[in-house]
Amino acid sequence: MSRDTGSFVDAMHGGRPLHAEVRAELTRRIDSAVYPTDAPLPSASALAREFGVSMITVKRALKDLQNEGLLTSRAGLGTFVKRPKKFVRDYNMSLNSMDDAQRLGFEPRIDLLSITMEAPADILAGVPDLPRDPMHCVKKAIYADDVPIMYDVSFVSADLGDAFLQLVGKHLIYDALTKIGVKIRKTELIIDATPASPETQAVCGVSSGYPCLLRRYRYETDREGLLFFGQVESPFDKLSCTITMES
Amino acid sequence: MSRDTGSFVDAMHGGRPLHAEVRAELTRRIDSAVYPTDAPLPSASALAREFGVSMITVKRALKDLQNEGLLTSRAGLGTFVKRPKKFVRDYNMSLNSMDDAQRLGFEPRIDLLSITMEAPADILAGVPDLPRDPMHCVKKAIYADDVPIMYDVSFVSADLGDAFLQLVGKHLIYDALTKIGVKIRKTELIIDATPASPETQAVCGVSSGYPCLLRRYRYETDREGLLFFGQVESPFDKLSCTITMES
DNA sequence: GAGTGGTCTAGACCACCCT
DNA sequence: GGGTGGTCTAGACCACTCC
Repeated sequence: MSRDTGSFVDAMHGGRPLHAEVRAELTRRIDSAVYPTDAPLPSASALAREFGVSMITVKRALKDLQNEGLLTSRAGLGTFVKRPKKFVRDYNMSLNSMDDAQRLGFEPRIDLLSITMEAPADILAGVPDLPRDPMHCVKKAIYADDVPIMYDVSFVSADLGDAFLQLVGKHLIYDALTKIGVKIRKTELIIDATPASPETQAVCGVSSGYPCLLRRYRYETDREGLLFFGQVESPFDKLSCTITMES
Repeated sequence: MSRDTGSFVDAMHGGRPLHAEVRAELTRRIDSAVYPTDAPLPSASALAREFGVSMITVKRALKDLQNEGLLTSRAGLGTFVKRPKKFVRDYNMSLNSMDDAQRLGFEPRIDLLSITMEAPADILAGVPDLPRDPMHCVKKAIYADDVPIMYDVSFVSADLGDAFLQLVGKHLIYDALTKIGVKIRKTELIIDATPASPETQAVCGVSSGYPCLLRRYRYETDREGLLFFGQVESPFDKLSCTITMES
């Protein structure tokens, strides 16, 4: 035991909450690799004994560290130090001829979740001026090295047939368009943070409130009447994006 | 009481956790304005009585809803429905001659927190290839309509004197540069989500784990050797940013 | 079967806010 | 003083995983 029980109790009385003290000590141990990456932490009850606090306080600290992206827990298995592995979405290259694998720095695997007719206004909450009539809606999960990193919902304005929708469902949009010889003329992005939606929670295995990067997009193409819009959500520790502007 | 006690207990036994049921019902009431904006919710003990669950379960649901940005609580006062008010940072205009008030759609008020010498590598965690030698570091809080919306840390490469650092501390960087006749030649951005840092928690009054938008920036100027870099953090419900690309 | 994390409860103390 | 949310505790049951 690296700190005696008394220090934690004393700390509570004069300052930060107990669970914050426990969290700080656990953070220190993770940063200094006392608990190495992918290794299981001692159990909650063992930590409670060690720190001289109740198990609930330890669990509160562990839960906060999960939301900070340092830990992940599985019932019946244990609590583990997360391996930090982050991908970058580079928008500077999004309009040139490189394929997505190169652009993203990894080979994505895409799971088509559904192709349905939905009213955008019902799905993309909080976005003003959306169509209230049903459109083709493609939902997919994107993986990198078998780790889920994006949950994507996209709407297609024109009916190019089921084969094209399947293509959209199995590729990133830029690739799908390239395959049918369509170019993107204009890209509008709104970038935002958000707590994980229920769908992202399910796809990416994160809990309610987990910080995620949200990108709402709108692609205009060089084919009359064909445009895409939608949104894609990524856990904060899985993806970031870069943009460069020169003047 | 809009649902009888039994329905919650039954729901627990056959599916979602109890606190998720409570959260869903509270969300419904907030969305349908049963609990209007800025109005206090019934107390945790009253809700516990109403739903027939323990107070801890209600508190767990309330805490989750705080992290989702729907509620805010103050000890001794109550729990309130948050007024949604969000600002947009438009990067498309960042290089033209409009002043920041117009660009942002609001008149910012800026609190200078500190001007110090710091090693960037010590402050901007997780960024590779940062100088390990101390540089001028300006920390500030930015408010819109008296609501804190950004916590900014910036480093200045050259020593232009204390008056200039004060200028940086009291204005957004673009404005500070304009005032001394310097133009930005190149802007590099990394946009990311993150749980609130301790500093952002303090400045913006959000709790640990609150989803925030993180923008790391690097500005090159037309004055030799003068560049800025740093990062700015905003609670997810206070700011988003937009970018448009044409090709 | 033993250990794990996830959940739930009852009961308690504190600091804070209002009147 | 009385109410509020924030915190902490002891104790319990469950589903899950591993042996």
